[in-house]
Amino acid sequence: MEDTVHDFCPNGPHGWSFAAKPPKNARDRIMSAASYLFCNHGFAATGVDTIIARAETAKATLYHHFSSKEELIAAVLQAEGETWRAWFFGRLAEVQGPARTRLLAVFDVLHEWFSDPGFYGCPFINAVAEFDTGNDAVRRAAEAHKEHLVTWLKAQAIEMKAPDIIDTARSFAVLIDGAIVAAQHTRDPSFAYTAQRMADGYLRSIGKAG
Amino acid sequence: MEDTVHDFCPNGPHGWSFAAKPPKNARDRIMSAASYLFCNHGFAATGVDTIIARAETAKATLYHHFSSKEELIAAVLQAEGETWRAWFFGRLAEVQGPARTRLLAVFDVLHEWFSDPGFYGCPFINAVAEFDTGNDAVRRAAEAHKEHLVTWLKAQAIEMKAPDIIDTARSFAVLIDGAIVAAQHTRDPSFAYTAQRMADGYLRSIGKAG
DNA sequence: ACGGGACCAGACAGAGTTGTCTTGATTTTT
DNA sequence: AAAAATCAAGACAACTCTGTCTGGTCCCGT
Repeated sequence: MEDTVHDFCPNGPHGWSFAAKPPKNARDRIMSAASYLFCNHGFAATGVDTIIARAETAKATLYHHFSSKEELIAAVLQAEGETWRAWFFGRLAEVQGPARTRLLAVFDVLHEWFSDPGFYGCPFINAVAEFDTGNDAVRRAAEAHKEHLVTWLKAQAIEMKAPDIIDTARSFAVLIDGAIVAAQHTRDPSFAYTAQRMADGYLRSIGKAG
Repeated sequence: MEDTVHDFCPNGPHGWSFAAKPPKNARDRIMSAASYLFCNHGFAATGVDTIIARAETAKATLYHHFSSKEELIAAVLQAEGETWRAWFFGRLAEVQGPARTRLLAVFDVLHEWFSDPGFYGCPFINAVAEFDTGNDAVRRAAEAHKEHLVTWLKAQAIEMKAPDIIDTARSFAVLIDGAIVAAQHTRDPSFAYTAQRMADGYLRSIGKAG
């Protein structure tokens, strides 16, 4: 329950990286505090009072920028998703080599993510787990996020002329989700490599051995 | 948000199956109602008033059986885990053949689970996602549950003389978690078979081809 | 210098939260 | 049949929650 700040992420920007240095304007401070608290303590469990205390601002300011807590949640999820994807796909864009190499590098990047001391799992997986039935906005946000990922996976599959594009994307999606959850629960980043070995085996099995 | 009762599960007992027929004693009614509400609407989002309304009992009765909401959550998770494992391992025990066949049958059983209209994901994954930091009791319950699963996986790996027992168990754990999350998010049970194909590929790759 | 926007501090209302307690009714056990 | 456990209904206290509102401060562009 320690509220020690590890708002700095050496590996890449996801969530708490908002506040590598405390942002000056109130809106960003609120976003940063809300991201941290929502992701670490849950959405329902985090009250606006806690958020404004951490953001060192006033309640009026929060409701000046966001019409409701629900809207703040939506904004946080959106920002979190954008930041994460920019970091994730940015890392992958640096990878030299064919699509196959890039697909396997996914799990190196995941390992980097899992190794961050502030790693709390995927915000979208956690949000859907918390709201599930009901809150459609959250579910749609999660779907949109996953859609980005699947699109990228399909593009790689197409580039490497995989025999079944959709099956390849779905298989990788399962491996990625599984690695995230396993790493979150056990706090053991090496599940990224467990998934990577299976991904390698899958790619070999579809006849694209390196 | 429909509170229509599908408290009956044709496939197997997990969670709401508590109340295939409304239990007579109040304690079981409370457990059944709490299981359903916690799993479908979240733990924090479900108040005790909602629980007693669904259980058709009184608040005093709830607090007579459980000293606090937290204790009720723990009891629900424990019962949910026991019921699910009894069903899951029971199904697997029916499978004829060697360990390899049983390991692959895992995903047939998962598919059965995912196909239930009331499927809401794994209660432990959802609970850890909601509480994460903080609540150690929940985290320990999830660890214990996963430990049961891993133990079973290791036993199969040993029986089939897999070269690396731990890697086999970890790989299957990733596939199972990934399939659960993917199926929960997309409401598409067939992710069980996506995972199954990867499991089959993994088993082939370690030289235990059928 | 002055007007306006962004901001802080905190009181406040109304609803909802957990948990206690009282008062009986019903069922089970002895 | 008597005693004991279980249960229902609901009032109640103490607290927290979201969201509104007032009052005042700072800063920035013109």
